[in-house]
Amino acid sequence: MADKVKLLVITGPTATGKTSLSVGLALRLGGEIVCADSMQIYKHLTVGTAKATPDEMRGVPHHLMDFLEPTERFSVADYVAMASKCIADIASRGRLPIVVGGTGLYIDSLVRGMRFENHDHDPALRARLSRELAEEGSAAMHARLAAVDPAYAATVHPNNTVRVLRALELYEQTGLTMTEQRARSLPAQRPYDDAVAVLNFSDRAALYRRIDARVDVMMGAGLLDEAKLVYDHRDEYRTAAQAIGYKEFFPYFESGAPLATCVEKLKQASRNYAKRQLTWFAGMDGVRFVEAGAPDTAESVLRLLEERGKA
RNA sequence: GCCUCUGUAGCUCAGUUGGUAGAGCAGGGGACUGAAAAUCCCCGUGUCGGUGGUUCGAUUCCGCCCGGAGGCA
Repeated sequence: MADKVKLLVITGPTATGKTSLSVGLALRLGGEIVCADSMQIYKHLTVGTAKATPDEMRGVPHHLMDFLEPTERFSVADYVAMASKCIADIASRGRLPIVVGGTGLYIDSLVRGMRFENHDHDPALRARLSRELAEEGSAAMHARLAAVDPAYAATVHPNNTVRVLRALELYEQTGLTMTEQRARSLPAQRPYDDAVAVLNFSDRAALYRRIDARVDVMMGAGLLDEAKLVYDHRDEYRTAAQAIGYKEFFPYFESGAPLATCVEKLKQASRNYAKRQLTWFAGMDGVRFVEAGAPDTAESVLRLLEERGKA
């Protein structure tokens, strides 16, 4: 325990004030920020991803943000590898690493020290599996998975073709079943001396109001231009093209759908997303929910940091 | 004023040749191990506008009333 790196994690659904809180705490604690957001890693996606502006950063170094071209592929495995290195580096300089972002998979994997098999992405294999899915149907693919890994297949619904295909892909590529990969992926102990704060508005309606209001602010900040950029590159910007804040405007560019309708859809999608995020964080071990936007939000997080490990 | 259409779940609507009703969306809950802002699963009782009547029984048929949309040589 004593030699573990001390780590503060600030997460929570979208629009709960993670950015300003984290910068404030970084200044107080001598910290640096490590982004844990699957979209903020990309360049050119700025307004729509609510990336911290240079002003908002107030001189605090932000890592793993705005460093990848949207044409590049990125995965959780990449994230854990890069973030681990980044955290070690920050700590080695005597500063406090503060992981900030809303991507549950990234944070959960990082904090639990998840280990991934060493293999490269194989586009041909994935394409072949997709083709087979189109030809044989989801039930057949699920049956194939059940044949090699009945335990995992039992936990994945046949309609969830993304998971079914990934499990088949893993098996064909490495010979490992998902069940085996999962069994060997977790170390006995958490790698960090961590404190995880989940910011949230306990009043769900208040959260949704904040989200709606922030979409309006983004529109004023040039979201539409950014969406146009993503739309124009939608085939190369694989991940960005499915990000909330861009895809909702595609009907506008494509067929002149009313802008107001797209904005409503965007707000809707953001609210739905926030709920999914909450489900993820609620299911994580060793996290504490902290009321967002309260006078004592920062103090609560600091207290949590002091008490870390005992939650 | 007259005529036609219409009033069913928070919203948009379906439906019951009379046996008290169901989809999508919203909302709620959940899953998540290399696409994760993605992907997927579960959850539907509501004075069927009101009121009289016909009927064993009406949300369904009839009358009247109220609300909405359209039409009027």
